[in-house]
Amino acid sequence: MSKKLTKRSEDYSKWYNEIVSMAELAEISAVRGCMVIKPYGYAIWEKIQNELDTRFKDTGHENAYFPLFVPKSLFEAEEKNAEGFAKECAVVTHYRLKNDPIKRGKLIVDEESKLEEELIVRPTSEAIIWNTYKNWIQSYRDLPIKINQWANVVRWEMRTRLFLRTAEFLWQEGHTAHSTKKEAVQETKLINNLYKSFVEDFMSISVITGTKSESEKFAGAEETYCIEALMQDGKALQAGTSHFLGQNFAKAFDVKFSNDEGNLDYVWATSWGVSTRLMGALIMSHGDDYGLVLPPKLSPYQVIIIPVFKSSHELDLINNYLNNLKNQLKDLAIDYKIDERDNISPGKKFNEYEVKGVPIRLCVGLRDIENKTIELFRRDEMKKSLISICEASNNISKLLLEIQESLLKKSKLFLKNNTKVASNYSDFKSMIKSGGFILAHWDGSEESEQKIKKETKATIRCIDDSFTDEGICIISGRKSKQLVYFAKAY
RNA sequence: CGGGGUGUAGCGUAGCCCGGUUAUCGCGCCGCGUUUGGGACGCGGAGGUCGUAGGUUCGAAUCCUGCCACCCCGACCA
Repeated sequence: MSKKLTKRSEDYSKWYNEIVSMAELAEISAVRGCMVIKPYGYAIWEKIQNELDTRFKDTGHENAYFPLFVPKSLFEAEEKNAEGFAKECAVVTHYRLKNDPIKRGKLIVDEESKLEEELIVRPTSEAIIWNTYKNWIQSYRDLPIKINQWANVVRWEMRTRLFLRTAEFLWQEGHTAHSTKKEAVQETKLINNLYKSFVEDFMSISVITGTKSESEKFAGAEETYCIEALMQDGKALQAGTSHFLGQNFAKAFDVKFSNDEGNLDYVWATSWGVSTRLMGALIMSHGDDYGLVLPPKLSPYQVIIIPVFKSSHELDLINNYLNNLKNQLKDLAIDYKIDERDNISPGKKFNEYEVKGVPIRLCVGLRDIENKTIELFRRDEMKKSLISICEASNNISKLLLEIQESLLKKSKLFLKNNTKVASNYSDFKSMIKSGGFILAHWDGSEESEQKIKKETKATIRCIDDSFTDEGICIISGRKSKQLVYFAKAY
């Protein structure tokens, strides 16, 4: 017997790991805290990349690439300006190996190759980029600079989880420079909205948006905007952040420009990013007891066709029967794949593509040729139907749109049903046990925030400024300006 | 980084406590045949530094020590 997937309700993290492995998204590598992204998982990531890339370019951004290594001194410049960056990172201290003179076949670090200044493998690229921007910017005419980088970064995380927190991960990081505060703030918000609409339209994941509290925001930022999604186990996942950096980095790296009045001023900055963590959000938002469920827009192929045949002659008949449909799908820009393997039973194939989350499965045999039909299976609802071959392409095209929307609708409903308002602390404590977002009044102090975190493990996920009603802080009893979102988070 | 657990073929595992011929079983893989509309079956076959480095011993997958990695809980998390 092959492996069966653990049910979500039985062991959520086991279920998650099994999907990653059985849907062939990724695997643990032997390298500490790192993962190998397999072709199927990477194909999904590429869809995410391509769509984001298009959206960045449509909003006036360009791609560029900066070094992997950052001299330690550049971090020191940053540290003077804003303390509190996590110090866990990979540090390069030597540049050469040599053969072990004692043990044959072994290599040791050549102590003579010690670097005068250590190089840090970038945990994020603000430092190296601002050090570069310094040389690019003299006048307001050089601004704005709106650059995005697709890259890998490394953070020496103490505890790793596939896709959600790996030592090395892939992401995009945008770094922009502006001549006015207003423009930079606008950019920060624009990107956060871009993330929201991307995640909702493309990934069918509903999110809440807002700003981070002082303790949760990026150490170098004046304001951090974010999108937060809710996973099926009731925990929140930060899916993307967009930071307004003020003039902090410009001051740290001495990036000044002359404005249109001829005065020198520091540049205003933003940075923003989403990562392979979105893959984790995808799995935990839509996955079910049968495996991954992919929204059609980011499925490597939208349709999997499984021919049922006893001989190569029968396969030829089936392929012939499918010719029209294949052309129609091509014309509609619907990606399909036909699984013609003859050493694997159809049942096994059904199962395989269910685990992989392919939105629509078609099954064709001689029976269908006779009746001019085709069997259509819809992954998100696990429902089969028999349709006429003539109407198949039309139906499929409509159904793909419907699945995309239906998944978002489901996600929105889940978010709504799992967002509650707590009017006092004892309600809050009992609500937080079952997970989800909790809206509660908070006095704005770090002290209250820390107390709630310590006692309930819930953190402020984001502050949505559209909530304007005043109230009483659930923990301190002091005045509160508005409700904020709390949740336990990944 | 603290507490707990694990590491045996591509995957999942038995054996370890109590050391002793050729390391167990299932899945997968290869070959042949029969199959194919929901995870096929028969027969034959290949595949192993027992995580790693030391130590104890006549003898180590098994006992001891260090290291590495993974999983769970906690702390941390730009």
